[in-house]
Amino acid sequence: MQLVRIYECLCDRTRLRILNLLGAGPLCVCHFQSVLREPQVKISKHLAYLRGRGLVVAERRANWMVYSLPAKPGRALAANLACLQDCAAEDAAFQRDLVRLRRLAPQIADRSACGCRPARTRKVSP
Amino acid sequence: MQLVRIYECLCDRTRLRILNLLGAGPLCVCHFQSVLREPQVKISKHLAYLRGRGLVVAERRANWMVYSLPAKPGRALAANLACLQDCAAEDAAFQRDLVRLRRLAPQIADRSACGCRPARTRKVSP
DNA sequence: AAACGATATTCCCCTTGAGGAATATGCTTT
DNA sequence: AAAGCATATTCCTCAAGGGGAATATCGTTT
Repeated sequence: MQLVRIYECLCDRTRLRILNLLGAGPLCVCHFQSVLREPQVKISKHLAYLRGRGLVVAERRANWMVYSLPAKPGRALAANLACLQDCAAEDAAFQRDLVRLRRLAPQIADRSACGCRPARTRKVSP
Repeated sequence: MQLVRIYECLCDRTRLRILNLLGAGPLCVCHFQSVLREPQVKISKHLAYLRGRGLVVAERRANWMVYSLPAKPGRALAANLACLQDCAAEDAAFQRDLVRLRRLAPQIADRSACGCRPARTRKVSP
């Protein structure tokens, strides 16, 4: 019954917002901080929680940690993430987050860096 | 964000099993007790929890309380119940419950009574 | 190597909720 | 009205987890 484990991840507002944003692609912690407007500890702890249960994977990029949804999620997880996307589509709060994300990080498309400090991240080794 | 409220209902194993059974139709408390093999307090409290959040509705039938899924659930709830059905279909534990339910209560189809004590419930006023 | 920036972890307090024993409630039968 | 059955509620204890301040970690810059 790992289903329960999944639902436990989904029963917190902040985590739902995080997952909603990740539906648009990988993001680093500073993105979450500015889009969600929540303190760093809070974001970081919720990401650790999600990571510990496999709802999210993390990868280091120099100083930054880039989080994303798992590449090949299990069926139960995939189904629930899809369901969440559905529900989020009709919820103003979730949509506001997405709008703010697009404004703050239009460069997300190029996956090469987190984009928080473009001038510096260019130095990351290829 | 009533979505969180829904997920809070889904992050307990017993409640998931209850909702799974209700997917097959209305049931009374004694059904849950014998199918899930859990003590009465536990069942009753989880039903109260679900009821308090609108995941379930209840109706008195003489001595018995008959629980069922809401007739017209909101979109978010409907989506998640459907998702749960999907996930439960591949889970042995959920399926075992359904098998046990069919064995213990083949009379569920006639909605007239809970069926636990057919001889007595016949006296319920029309 | 020292300073710095981004993120993680620890410690503390507080609320929620799960489990169970005992008890209460509501209907029904006699 | 008294007894009986199905179900709900109360009281208690305990563990999980959220929020925040302070601090630690890890990679980078100078």
